[in-house]
Amino acid sequence: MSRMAAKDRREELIAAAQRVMIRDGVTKATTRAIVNEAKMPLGVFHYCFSSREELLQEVLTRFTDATVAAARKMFEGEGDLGSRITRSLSAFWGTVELNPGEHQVSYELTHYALRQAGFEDLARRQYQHYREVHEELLAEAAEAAGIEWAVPVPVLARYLNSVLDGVTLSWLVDRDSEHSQEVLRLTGEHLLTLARERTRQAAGPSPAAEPSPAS
Amino acid sequence: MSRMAAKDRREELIAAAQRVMIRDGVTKATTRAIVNEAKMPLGVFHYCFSSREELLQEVLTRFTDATVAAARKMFEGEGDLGSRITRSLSAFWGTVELNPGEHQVSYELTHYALRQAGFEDLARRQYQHYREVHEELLAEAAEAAGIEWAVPVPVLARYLNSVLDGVTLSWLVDRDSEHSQEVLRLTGEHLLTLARERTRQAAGPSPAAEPSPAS
DNA sequence: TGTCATGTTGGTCGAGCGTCCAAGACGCTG
DNA sequence: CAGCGTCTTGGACGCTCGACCAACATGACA
Repeated sequence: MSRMAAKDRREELIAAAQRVMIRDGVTKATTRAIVNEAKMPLGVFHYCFSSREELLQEVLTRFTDATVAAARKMFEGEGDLGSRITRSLSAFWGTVELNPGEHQVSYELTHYALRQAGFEDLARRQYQHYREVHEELLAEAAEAAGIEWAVPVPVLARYLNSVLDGVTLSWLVDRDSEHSQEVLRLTGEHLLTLARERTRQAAGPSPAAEPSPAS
Repeated sequence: MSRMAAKDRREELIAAAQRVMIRDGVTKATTRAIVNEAKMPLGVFHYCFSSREELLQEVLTRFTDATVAAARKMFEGEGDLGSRITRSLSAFWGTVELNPGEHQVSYELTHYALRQAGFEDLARRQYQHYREVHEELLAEAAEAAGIEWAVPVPVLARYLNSVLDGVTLSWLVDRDSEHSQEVLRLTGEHLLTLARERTRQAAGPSPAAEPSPAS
């Protein structure tokens, strides 16, 4: 095989591993399946990676980074709060229906990480990143619309993240697009009801702790 | 080892498999690990099960049945709509914090089933059962409170199921009980806002005894 | 008591796995 | 040209896995 820098081969192996995982699942992504996908001899693997776990670690962080970047892009654009929310949820759902395998692999990697000693932090960071992005986007949307949220942003971010996760998982199982999108619409409307006029105060450190927000 | 009917041994092996899965994960539940947990010689396994997959299939349906039964029990009891919802969500959350391993295994089994040829239907049935229970409970609660839901019950059931799934998954990763319960509280309040007076039409035997149940 | 279905046991087989390595091939530099 | 770091390769090791089987033990029933 033509000579290639180890660093480049790493990238190709990572990409090949992602393809195998999406097609056949994380557990089927063996060293042999990966090098076979990349059309390389087996020996290459441990010349580029010290272990299979190192490769998986790399794949997991790539997935997280890509998801985070995609999420940020989804929220770009103008409009009032309602249309922003609707557009973002639609954009998210578009990626799910277009790339179901990637989302499925994301779940599999999470559960893999939860069981693998030394990988728990990776799973934690993954979800922390997701929630941070949601927090940013919620804060940014509130800022642009001149409102504030009736619920602490960290809670709202976790809520949003949970709904998206849950709806995606359900859809991966039964592929009921219509009902899934209805749920997202319902969630979007719910978020809108949680926007209220901004109270007079600087955007400084908010004391939080609201006793009884709704009704 | 003392003589025992094959049927009884099956049950013990299933129970042992569940214990191994909860402790070490689905992938670690090998035939050897299972018989070891059950303190039986290896040969027993294929005398009681034709294959490892047959055992897993059995475990998955047991998990689903147990979860469905537990969910039904959570919704028993009296009270107005608000307290019923709050109590049910609290009860659900109790099971999550008390038996995190079982919920984790449930996810792992779902993803396993999604990848295993011939198991897709099992995963589909699993989620369909969950949603059916949620539908029943929502309908029953509406009936008892004399209200109707502003959103079609199948959509609401999927929404509820998704939130519970998502919150549980997030919690399994970062164990943030406080925020998770806040999300459930928020969801409960959301559900309450979706209850409205029943419109005059054949909704069954009792025609709206209580006009305005929740606050 | 002898028969036979039923249950028990330890060992074994072939496949697949992650990992490792010796031997060679390449291509830049002096 | 020789030297040397970098890359390539096929094969091999040790292990675990699901599955299988021949031989034996048990106990109900005739």
